[in-house]
Amino acid sequence: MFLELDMAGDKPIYVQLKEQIIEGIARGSLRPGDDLPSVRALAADIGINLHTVNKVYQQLRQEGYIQIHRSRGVMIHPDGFLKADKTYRTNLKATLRPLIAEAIVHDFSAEEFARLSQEVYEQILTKEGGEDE
Amino acid sequence: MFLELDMAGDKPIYVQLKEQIIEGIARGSLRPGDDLPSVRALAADIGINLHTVNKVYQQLRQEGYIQIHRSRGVMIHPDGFLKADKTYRTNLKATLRPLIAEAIVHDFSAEEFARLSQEVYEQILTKEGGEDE
Amino acid sequence: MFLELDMAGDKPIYVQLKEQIIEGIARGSLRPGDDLPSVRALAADIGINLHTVNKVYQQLRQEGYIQIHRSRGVMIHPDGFLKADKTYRTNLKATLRPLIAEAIVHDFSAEEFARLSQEVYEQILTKEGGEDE
Amino acid sequence: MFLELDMAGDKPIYVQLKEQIIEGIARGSLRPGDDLPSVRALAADIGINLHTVNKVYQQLRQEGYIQIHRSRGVMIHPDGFLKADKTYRTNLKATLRPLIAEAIVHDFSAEEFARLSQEVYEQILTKEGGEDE
DNA sequence: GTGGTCTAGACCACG
DNA sequence: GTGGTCTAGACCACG
Repeated sequence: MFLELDMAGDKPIYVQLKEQIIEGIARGSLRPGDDLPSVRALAADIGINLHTVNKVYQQLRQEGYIQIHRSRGVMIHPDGFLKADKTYRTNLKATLRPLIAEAIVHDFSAEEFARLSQEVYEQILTKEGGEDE
Repeated sequence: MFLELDMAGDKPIYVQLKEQIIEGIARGSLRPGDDLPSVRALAADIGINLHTVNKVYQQLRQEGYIQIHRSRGVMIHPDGFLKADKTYRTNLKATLRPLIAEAIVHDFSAEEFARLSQEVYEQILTKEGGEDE
Repeated sequence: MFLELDMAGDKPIYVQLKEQIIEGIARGSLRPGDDLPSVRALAADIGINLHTVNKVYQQLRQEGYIQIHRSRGVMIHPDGFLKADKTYRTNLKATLRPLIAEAIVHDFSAEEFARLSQEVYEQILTKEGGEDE
Repeated sequence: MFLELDMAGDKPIYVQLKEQIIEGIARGSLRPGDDLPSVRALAADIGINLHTVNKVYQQLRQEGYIQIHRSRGVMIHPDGFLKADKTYRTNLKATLRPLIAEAIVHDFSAEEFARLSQEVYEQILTKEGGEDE
């Protein structure tokens, strides 16, 4: 897989793992219907705790990203895009709010914020590495 | 003050407090040079511990939002806007990355993301209430 | 460990502890990748409060001396030497300035100052005891 | 006078004042036998508390930098250089020790440390401004 | 009166 | 078991 976990950073491992799977879906590396490794296999592969992988899979299932079948294993949800309903939009706005307040104090206009977001969109879709760019 | 903390939620109190002070600066309720309450006064006012407030003040100082005078109290940094340097932009992009990956999977275009950000900008600047709106 | 704290002196405990850990790294007693005791273990070991140790660890982490893994404990930063960038040099010069002004008034030449510094270098690297020696 | 105090910084005002007077002596702006303003006059001049100035003068007197005569006021000690005795050297070494330990971890050799000290010597003696240079 | 430091003790998230 | 967060309460340095 394409996973790279930073065991030292202050972001919890399960959060990193979850984010990277979602980013994999976003950029098309993982496509609707694709198989994911079993909990056990993935945990062994990247050398982390079973509980950690399990927690991630449960959350991804609950949020509609993946399906878990008892016998046939784990796969990316075959329906493709999730729905961007009111709940999603409300949560996103609440999450953005402190970031945008910070941006304002840094004299960052809405246009600049949009431009920077656009850059991130392109980084993800063109599979560019994150962090230090 | 204009503070409203959710003691039950899973967002730490000190993070909420910090975010609300930054938003206060962003929307102009707190202006460069304004006094902030002393650590003890604010703690008593909102019914939390002195150390929690102190932690917030120390972080805000370190990030350039406020100045702390040893025996004359605390004030919003008189220089106004902080600089949006490369470090700031890099961090912001890293923070946005998982949000935007999620957005993509929700079939949210860069334009829609920009429009929603714009709404948040306006909410903050026109002093509209946050979270559940 | 090699720690000896003066609880009575006017130098704060957390400063003493921080300095001694840095000196331990400097003279090679603590090497890149070495484990440090957990916050609680060290606090119990030297008979001080957990928060005091935690403050030291947080500062050391922020300055790049150590890494803190959420549930695997603390270790000396594996990358070895820190970079002596412009910020570091500027801070060091600002710190030295009052010491050197004093030295001048004591008729201490730059050469004598260098010689005395050299002695301290050797004391640290050859593990000689500090303070009153 | 040539004093510039940073009321916001975390260095206590009395320490800043004391350091600047000593630096004034070091670079020859204040010469043996020169008069200093009275406690009252200096406090009024720079807008700080009487106690603060008084504390500084008492410490400077005790360390041999100035003389205080009840009726004839305050003056730089007429004898010129202070003696760099064993006590002075021991204290200086103890003060330098944590700075040099830090320097070692930053891969700073004794020679580089001496060179940087030399720069500070020259800055003081040629009356260059401090802090940001 | 202000922030700085320190203690003692508690519950929680992570893995 | 580890660090993260929070509380309650104390004494001190500074001005």
